Amino acid sequence: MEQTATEMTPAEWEIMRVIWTLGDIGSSDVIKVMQEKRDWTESTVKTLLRRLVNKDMLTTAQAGRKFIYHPTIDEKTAMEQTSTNLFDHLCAMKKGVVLNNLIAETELSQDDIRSMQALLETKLKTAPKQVACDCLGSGDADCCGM
Amino acid sequence: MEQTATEMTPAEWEIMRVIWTLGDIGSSDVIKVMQEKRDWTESTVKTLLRRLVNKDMLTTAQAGRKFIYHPTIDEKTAMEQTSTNLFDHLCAMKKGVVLNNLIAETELSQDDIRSMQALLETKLKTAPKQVACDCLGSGDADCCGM
DNA sequence: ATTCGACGTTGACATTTGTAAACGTAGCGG
DNA sequence: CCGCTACGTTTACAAATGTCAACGTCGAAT
Repeated sequence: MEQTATEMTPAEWEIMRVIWTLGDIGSSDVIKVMQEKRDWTESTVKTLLRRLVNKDMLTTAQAGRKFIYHPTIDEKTAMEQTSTNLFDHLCAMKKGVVLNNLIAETELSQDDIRSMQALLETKLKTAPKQVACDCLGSGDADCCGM
Repeated sequence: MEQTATEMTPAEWEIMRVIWTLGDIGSSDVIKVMQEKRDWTESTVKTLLRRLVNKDMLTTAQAGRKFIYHPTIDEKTAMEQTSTNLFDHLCAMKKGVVLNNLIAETELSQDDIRSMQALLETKLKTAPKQVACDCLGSGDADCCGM
């Protein structure tokens, strides 16, 4: 039973980010951070932690009388699952443009860029002239008014 | 008052995709398509259309006794808003890796790829060695266990 | 041992979302 | 002219989400 990050709500994501960043951590610390960051009450954070445990996104380890929360999925994987999931619901024909847009507005390191360049070099060799639209089940190629 | 695609729910997105693809269209056609595609009832589709109109994502034009629905935002813009919104909530340091992943699994046309290559070429000139993590407000650079 | 506080547990409640039935009405076909 | 039908409008309702307050309890400090 793989847990998928796609079932996390936005509020839950914020909690996860804190835990991913700070590493295994007790509820009180999460609460502290969240109160500064979003000024949620203690209760709110506790509820979200509980729901994340129910969704198997976090496991708890008893440490004396408290819990230490531990992510069951790492941040990169979660991010990839979520972004992939989003793209899966976009018009295939327009994904390229959207990706271009993302690349343009995202700050990237030199290494990131070089990876992409290498990857694109390879992909270009087998790339189609055009990607067909898949908006409707029917493979109606030029349905979209691009 | 700009409408933002980010407030559309998944179900509403599906309706929008149909309308974007088929162009201005009456409810009966949307219903027909959705019944094949997702086997929603007539009522369900009508509810979603109404909600989209309330959210100003669609406008209606009276055509005799029916309505013709017209998107107030185009698909590409909506897709860009949504993907950008997602990325805005990811760890800055890891966005590059996630983007690489997306590029790898997305089918791209030759033109898409060439655009990216040109863009990356330019970005590389001013790219930083490394992108700092922004998970917590504090600019704690190497918080993430990458 | 008594009390106070830090923790986890329960219960709550307003909204939003997914899904849909029922209702009202203006034309169309007969 | 009349009922049927295609459309839009209302109402419904369970589940998911965002937000909290109140409660019970184990330990630590006094």
